[in-house]
This record gives sequence, structure tokens and C-alpha cells, in this order.
Amino acid sequence: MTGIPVNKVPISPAKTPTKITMIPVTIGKSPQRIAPASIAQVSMLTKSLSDSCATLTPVTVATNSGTRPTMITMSPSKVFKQGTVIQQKTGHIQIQPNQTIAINKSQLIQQPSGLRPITISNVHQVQGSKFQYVRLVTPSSQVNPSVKTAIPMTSIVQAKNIVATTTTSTQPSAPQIKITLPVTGPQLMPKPLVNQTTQSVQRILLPAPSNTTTQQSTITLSAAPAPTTLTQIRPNFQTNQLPPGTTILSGADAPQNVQGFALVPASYVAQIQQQIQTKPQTATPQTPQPTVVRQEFIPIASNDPNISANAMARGVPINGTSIEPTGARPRKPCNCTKSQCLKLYCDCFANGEFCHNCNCNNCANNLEHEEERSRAIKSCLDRNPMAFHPKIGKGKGRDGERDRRHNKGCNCKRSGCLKNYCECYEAKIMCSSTCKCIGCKNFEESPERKTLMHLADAAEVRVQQQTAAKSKLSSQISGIPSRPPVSSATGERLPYTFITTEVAEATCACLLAQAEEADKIKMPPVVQERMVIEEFGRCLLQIIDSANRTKGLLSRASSDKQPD
DNA sequence: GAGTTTGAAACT
DNA sequence: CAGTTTCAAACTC
Repeated sequence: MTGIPVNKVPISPAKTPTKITMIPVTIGKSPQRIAPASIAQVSMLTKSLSDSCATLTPVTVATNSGTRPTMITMSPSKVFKQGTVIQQKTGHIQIQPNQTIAINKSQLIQQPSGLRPITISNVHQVQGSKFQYVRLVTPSSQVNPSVKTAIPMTSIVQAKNIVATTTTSTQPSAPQIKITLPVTGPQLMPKPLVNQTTQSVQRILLPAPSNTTTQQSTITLSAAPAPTTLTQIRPNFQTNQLPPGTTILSGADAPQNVQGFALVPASYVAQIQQQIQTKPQTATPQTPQPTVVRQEFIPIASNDPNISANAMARGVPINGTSIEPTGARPRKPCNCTKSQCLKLYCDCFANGEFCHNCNCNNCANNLEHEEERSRAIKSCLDRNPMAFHPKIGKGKGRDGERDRRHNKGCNCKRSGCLKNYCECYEAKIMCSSTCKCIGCKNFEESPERKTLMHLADAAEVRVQQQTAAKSKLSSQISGIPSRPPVSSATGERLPYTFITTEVAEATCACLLAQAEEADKIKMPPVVQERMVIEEFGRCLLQIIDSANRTKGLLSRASSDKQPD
């Protein structure tokens, strides 16, 4: 971390403020309700905001009252329609209205020796050129005298379109920050979600662990009237439990005012959030140090190449995997056998996630192995302080646009950078001058690359078509009675009663035979498909014909039995 | 599914 | 920093 104004919480001003909304961001034991609100947005910084704030990105929290879920996303100054799932690099976070995220600070705080514990206790808004900032300030009373004093505290700051109000709780350990924001009306004005991307691993700024305090911190993100239910995240949040990718802003790395904060991968918060939602009884506000139940973790992953740079660069799923009910794509399970999932070989570990439903052996990437995991994270960071930083960053494009590019570059020698072994190719980006690859074919004008891209596009189209056809067929099948009556109301036997198991098996055999035949004569896949489908059509005709003939026989036999 | 290839990560 | 080894994913058969 460099000495930049990272201790700022940028707030994106609303376009036409018509109504004031208050969002409590509470650090304390009990979240305080704030005035009724309809819409608001709060940006909390995490990583890489801008050139002037290069290592932190603002987290935009869009909240709203009502019953629909509210989104928290990680994109600078962007607000999205509530209830929309926005995929992030490692997943998505969806915050329900009135939901509270609580962080158990008692175990969260574990500062490196010599560093002061940090308590968020004030808010300071600063007017920037592009953003308006709310600065979280360590009160001077809590600052270790040996450490440089934090910036001056400001209680209430009014900006052009923003009112930031700060309050400090009567409990010194439970300071509160309220941010009052203008709103644009009853409906949040969303930015288009299409192809919404971010370029770096999104992280959430959390108070960093300390070994000196036992107080509990609660971050409340809510803009609605007093909630009927509160969901809180209170993980057993120790330094050694912070996920890989967490950066504690402290020491020389961090500007003085943000020491004691941790940049936590969004996926980690999402995991915890989902965990608590699954088992809310372990996360009641009355529970001072609730435990985290490992198996409650639900992995969150995204397959958007823009969303998880590390994931993309390391092979986290990009293929069409099924989508979980949460809207997130399931993370690809790892298969580590020797690394205990505590080295960067492990995708889960590298992405700051716990292993869940993986096929790994001797896995220590879980809460049962906190200490080991902590050591491993430290070890990785010792070797490479950027170990958990995104591999895909931004470079300058031809027309000045910022393209995605591999920060470190690849070193491929034999794959021509046209296989998924290559991190650039896997991330669907072209190799750059940073790469040290040999025989690279992963560049703009490369004919090999173009051919591959065309093939990939064609394959994708086919998959989409097949998926659409399957869903259409299944919806049609679902409309057919599973156990059709043998005869209709008039007593007439219905044709589909002739589709017995034997008939179905025979049909399948015909189709398989046709497929083999088509394959044997080396027909193109499209032709093979057509041949099989045509065979299926012939089978259907035979079945229908057979049914009609049998029906005719039956009706004749019936009329024979009934003399005039 | 087993075996091979590959390149990043880890190690020396 | 360079060379080597280890590792897990990608790939092939």
C-alpha cells in the first residue's frame, strides 16, 4: 500500500437529490436504526479506486427500503438496481433490506506487533475532485502516541449533494457512523448491468484484527426503517482466519489513517454471509463470540472473466456450469492432493476461499486448520506480497482505453499461448509485452488465435441452442401427464400408451445405431445430429402408425362385439 | 479414467 | 536471480 488517501469513503453523488436518506454504518454492539429511507448509496473503499487512490477500490452499497433485496457491489461509484445480482470477481453479495452485517471485532483484531489497534469512531468527509469522500478516522484518544496522529476529526460535513453526519455512541467501544445521503427518488437509478465488470478483485474494507481489544464491531448496512429481522455476520474473525487476499492496512504499507483495516475479498464476506443466513441462530446479536460452522460455507464464484482475475487466471470455471439458487455459479472444486490446499497451487486458496465440496486430500483450507492456514497465508505473502492480488489488471489499450492484461505476464513455452495452460489465454486476453512466452500465437492478428476464437464462438452458439432446445422440450414434456390414462373419456385408447419402455428402448437403440453409423462415415457433427434427428422422426412416425393401426384393430374388434 | 503435458508456484 | 522441483490443471488417448 502506498501513501495515498486510502482512508476515504467516496460517495457517488446522486444526480437530482430530492430526498435525504440515512444509512447507518454502525460500529458497535447494536445497530442503531436510522430515519426511514428509500434509496441511498454508500461507497466504502476497498481497492484500487483511481490513479490517485490506486490501491483501493470503492465498494458501492446501494440500499433501499422495502422488501426487495439490496445489492452491494464493488464497482467505483456505481449503483445498481436493488435485487439485481451483480457478479463480482469471486462471487456476488446480496444484502437483504434491513440486513446487518456484523463483525465480531473481539477476535478480529490482531494487529502486527507495534501497531495500534484501530477503532472506527468517526467519519470525516472530504471533498475530492471526482469523488466526495467520507474519511474514517481513528480518534486521537485511541491512537497510540507512538503512532502518527490521525487526521482531524470532523463531526458533520456538508458537501454539495451530500450530508455526512457522524455520531459517536455513548459506548466508547461502540462508535457509530451515520452517513446521510441525498436520493434521487423512490427508484434507484441503475447503471446498465449489461456486461458490468470490474477489473480487480473486489474487496471489502473491514476493521482489521487486533490482539488487544475484545470489543465487537458491527457494520450495519441498512436504509430502511427499523427492521423486523436482522441478519448479522459475526464470524469468529481472527487475523489467522482472514482469507488469503486480505490485506491489513497497517505499518509502512498503509497510510496512517487506515491502519487497522483489512481488505477482505468479497467472496469471503459472501461466504460468511451465506453461512450466517443458513444458520442464523449462531449469529444473534446477543451472541458475543459465535462460532462459525465450516460446513455452512457456500462457495461463491463467478465465471465472468472480468470478475475474478485470479480465478480466471488460475482456471476457476468459465464453462457453462449450473447456477445455484443463490444466483452464483458454483466454484470449481479443487483436487489438490499434496498441498493441503495451503499453497497457491490450490485455486480455492489462491482465490481467498475455503474449500467446500472439493475433492482435495488432507485439506487444511478450512476453519479447523486456522493456524496452519494463517501461516500459509503469511508464507505466501512473505514470498510475494502481491500473491493474492489480481493477476489481471489494466493496461493501456490502443485507443487509450484500459484493457485487461496480465500483470505478471505468462511464461509459456510450448502451448503457443493458445491453450488454457496459458493464463492470458485462459483469461481471454491477449499476451502483452509483459509476457515472456516463446512462440506466442495469442496476439491480435494471429490467424491461429482467430480460428480458435471462431471455433469457440461456434461451439458456444451450439451449446446455447442445445440448452434452449432442451429447456423447451422439458417444458413440453412437463405438460404431458406422467401416467396417462389408458383410455380417454370416450373409452378410446390414446396413442401415447403405446410408448412403453420397450418402445422407448428400441427407439434409443435406433438412434444410437444411427449415430454410430453417422460417426463411422465421418460425417460432420452437424450432419450427424441431423441424421439422428431424422431417425428419431422416423421412429416417431412408426410409433404413431403402429398406434393408429392398433387403434383401428381395437375399434373393429369392439364393433364386432356389439351387434347392431 | 489413466497417463501425459504444461506452466505457475515453490524451492534451492 | 536462475535453475530445478513440485504441483495441480489442462489435455489426450
